[in-house]
Amino acid sequence: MTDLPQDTLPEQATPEQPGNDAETLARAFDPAAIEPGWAARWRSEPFRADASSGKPPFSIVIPPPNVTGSLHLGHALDNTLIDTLIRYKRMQGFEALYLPGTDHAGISTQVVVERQLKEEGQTRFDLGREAFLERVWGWKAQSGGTILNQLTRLGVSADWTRERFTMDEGLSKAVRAQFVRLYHEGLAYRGERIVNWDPASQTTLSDLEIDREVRKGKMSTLSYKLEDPQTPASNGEAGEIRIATVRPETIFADQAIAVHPEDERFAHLVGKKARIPLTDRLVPIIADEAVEREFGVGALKITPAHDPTDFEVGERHGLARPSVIDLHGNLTSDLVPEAFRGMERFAARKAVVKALTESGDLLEEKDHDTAIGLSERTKVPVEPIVSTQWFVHVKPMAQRVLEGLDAGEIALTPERYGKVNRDWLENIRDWNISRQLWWGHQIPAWYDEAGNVYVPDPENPDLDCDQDPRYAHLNLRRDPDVFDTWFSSNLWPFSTLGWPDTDCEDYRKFYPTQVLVTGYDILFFWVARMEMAGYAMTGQAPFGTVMLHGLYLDAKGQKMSKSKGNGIDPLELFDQYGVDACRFAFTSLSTGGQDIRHDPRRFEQGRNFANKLWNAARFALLRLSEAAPGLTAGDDLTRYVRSAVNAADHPPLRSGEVLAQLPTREDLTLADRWIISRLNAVTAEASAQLDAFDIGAAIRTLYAFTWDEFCDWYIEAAKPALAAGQLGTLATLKAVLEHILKLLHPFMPFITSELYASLGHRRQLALHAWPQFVPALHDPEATRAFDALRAAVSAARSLKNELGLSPQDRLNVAVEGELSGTVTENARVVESIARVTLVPALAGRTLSAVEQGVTIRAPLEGTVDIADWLGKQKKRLAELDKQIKQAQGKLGNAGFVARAPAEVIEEERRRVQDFGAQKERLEAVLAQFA
RNA sequence: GGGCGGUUAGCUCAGCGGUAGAGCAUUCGCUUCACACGCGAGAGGUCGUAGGUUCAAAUCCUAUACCGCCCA
Repeated sequence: MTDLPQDTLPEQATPEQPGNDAETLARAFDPAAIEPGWAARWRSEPFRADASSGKPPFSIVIPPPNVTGSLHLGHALDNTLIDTLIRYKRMQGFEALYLPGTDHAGISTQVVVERQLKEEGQTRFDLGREAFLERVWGWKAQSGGTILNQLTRLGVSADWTRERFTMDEGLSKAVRAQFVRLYHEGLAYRGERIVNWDPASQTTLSDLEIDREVRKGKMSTLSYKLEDPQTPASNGEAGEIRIATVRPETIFADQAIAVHPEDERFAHLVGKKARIPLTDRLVPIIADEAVEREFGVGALKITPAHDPTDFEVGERHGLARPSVIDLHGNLTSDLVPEAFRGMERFAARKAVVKALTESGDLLEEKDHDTAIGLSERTKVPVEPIVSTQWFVHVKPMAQRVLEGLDAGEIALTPERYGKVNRDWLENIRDWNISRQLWWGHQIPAWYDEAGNVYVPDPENPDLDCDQDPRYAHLNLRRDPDVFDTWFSSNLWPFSTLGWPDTDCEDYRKFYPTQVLVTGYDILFFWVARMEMAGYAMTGQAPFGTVMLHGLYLDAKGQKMSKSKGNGIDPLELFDQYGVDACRFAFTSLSTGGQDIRHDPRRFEQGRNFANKLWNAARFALLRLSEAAPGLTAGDDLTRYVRSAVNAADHPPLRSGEVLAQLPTREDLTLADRWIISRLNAVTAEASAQLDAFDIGAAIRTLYAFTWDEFCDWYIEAAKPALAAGQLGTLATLKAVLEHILKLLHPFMPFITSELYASLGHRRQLALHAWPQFVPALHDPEATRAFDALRAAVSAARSLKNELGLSPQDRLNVAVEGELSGTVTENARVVESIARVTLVPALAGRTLSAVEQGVTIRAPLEGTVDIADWLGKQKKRLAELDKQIKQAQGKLGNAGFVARAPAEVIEEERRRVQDFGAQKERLEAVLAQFA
């Protein structure tokens, strides 16, 4: 309570939004009535982070979504979690920066625009590079704002003045700086390698852009005739060697047949030659350890240009690597018999198999599951081809990250992903960064007529080589390719903050960022690459903590995808339940990086919760406006309660007439003291959970407190006190509600902001301070006493139910037990909530409900089924007996008494006592009926 | 083949060493002056299986079954 708002308010505060003062607060919460106003405000008056402030920084960059995409549930989840952390930290007094932006998403954006062109009967080549790029920029201008507008609806407290796009001038400079540096350090190089080629989008892809899929295929056994027909048999007849392959159409590019060096079957064949079926070409038989002896028939054909493993074998044995498949996936080359030339690869496979069957060289064809690589974007089988491309030698960069991880410079949560992160970095392979696309950052490399490479100097990275006076005499041509998109998004945490200018304010204040929040599915794609770039470019980890959340799955637990058509549109959920309800669902479903299965019931829960909160506030406002008209708006009441709970702190009050007397602790009811103590504990609990990034646990804590304790018990208990005009209770009600609004604000910003404004605060809630835990407010005595009241009320209600009475019927009850004094002292509360009348004693037989500390007795009347009731009580007695025996058993165990902690032993003793007392009382009750 | 996650009430999930929990569904009763998007009272689980560690295991360890994901 010492942390109540310190900002001064104007004499006549005005609510932020129209129509929601105490008199007109709607009966049911209508999200659509308040969300647009706040969303628009948070967009037009963004949460600008001040790079020059003295506050400690707390910065998060969002995973930049595809600029031309639209919001899906993964984004909504991710940004809700980010915004929750950011709002929390901002309230805690950090200089919080939520940096939004988008990614140019090279291949997928280009594919979209090319598809549009196709509908017009054109290709990008018809337009030419420049016109095509104009077209893409046009598309970006048209649809690029969509996803950020959708994020605005989510209510994120982003700093829109710092919105970035990976192809902004500054970020493009960063990409260029990165490349030039890596090139001059020898880490970026151009080389001929086997790469993944997507025949559909006509570009190379990195290993990560390939989805593996097991498909049913055939494994063929082929007979290759040996040069010398007299050669003794190996794995077939004399004069042949049999090989197994799943790609018979590539035999024309064969450069060797490989066997395992220790496989005796083939020992006499190594060094001999065999003829490729359907051709006259001979290839050598070689021995290589890479051959698996048990696979197929023990011998393999080696086709270096069309298989990554074969490529490596070829390198070891100095084999040539002719290609027989062109960039469109068609068979080509003089090596291919004319009959097959120009055929599409899969059609060619059928044709070749047919020809091999006819020639008798196909000995067997059997079913075989083959793992094939599909282009992530186009879903077309990737063709491994040999090509000259730009690569980054990432091993040393990965090594630097591993050292950082060892030193604990980056914490992953959940921790288990640390190992996954490591394993990937340890086994990393060179990264192909060039893409044969037009949309993206064009590679700043030039070639002269002799094929020599020119890259700008590190001192002058922005000077194009063809503008460099030193090279004026050369006819330089720029590399037409662009970089892989991840070669720019790997810089995101610092390119967005001004890097390579390391002296600028933003970079100095907000880099490195504190936390990165993203789904675990892009741990390799993005997180690991940012780690590498962070260390390589800035010398430090780009973020201190990586918080990974699970994937948002459909109701059946399957990944959502466009092709499956099982996607759920978050905007529809926003419309249906309200954004706060959705944010409630996202956060409460998020635990420990676990995948989230869509469940509409969780959104209903959120909607109901928002309505509950709305109505609790409505109740408070009604009482405030009745009891203290004109005071609703001010902070006087909150000051009042602050002084009420902290006698040392008595600030002068302004509204002297209403609050003529300063309150003291004595002015608070038991319920007031109890809820303040509980609120205090919950504040500490939720804060600790947020600090541990356990956002799901935090919202669940706050939900339970708000509904089960504040609404179900405190508000009910406060009613009689309010009716009696107790200002201490009125003040407590307002103060506790305000604190709840603060605690819930990071999770549900719309409704909390609205209600806070309705309570008379002019400055928006997001800018107020987060509540503090105050040890002095811990009040275990109040907790124990109020628990007795709750037990009494529950017992009385239970009895009324047993007696078949309707809630509004009054019932005379008597109270007994150790805590009966507490109950009678607070008779007004119990009588009001349970709708009973407490009487000193009851004559005759009674029905009784026994709870911890109290027994409630009621006269035996009405339509109660005694036998049924007695049965239940006996069951209860048996249960108590069991509990007592269990506890006694523990206490009788020497091991337990010797080794268990003192508190645990004490707890068991207390249980024996409590249950024993209950048992005695229950037995006394039952004795009436003996 | 290697790694990871899951298996808890009918459903969806929390809990992860000291008395089994939530939301929804379900039974009974309520237009109780904030809320039927609600209130009250109930019913419902040998925490996948088998071993082990411990005074104490849903929780830790080992094995195993099934479901799912990632990597090769």
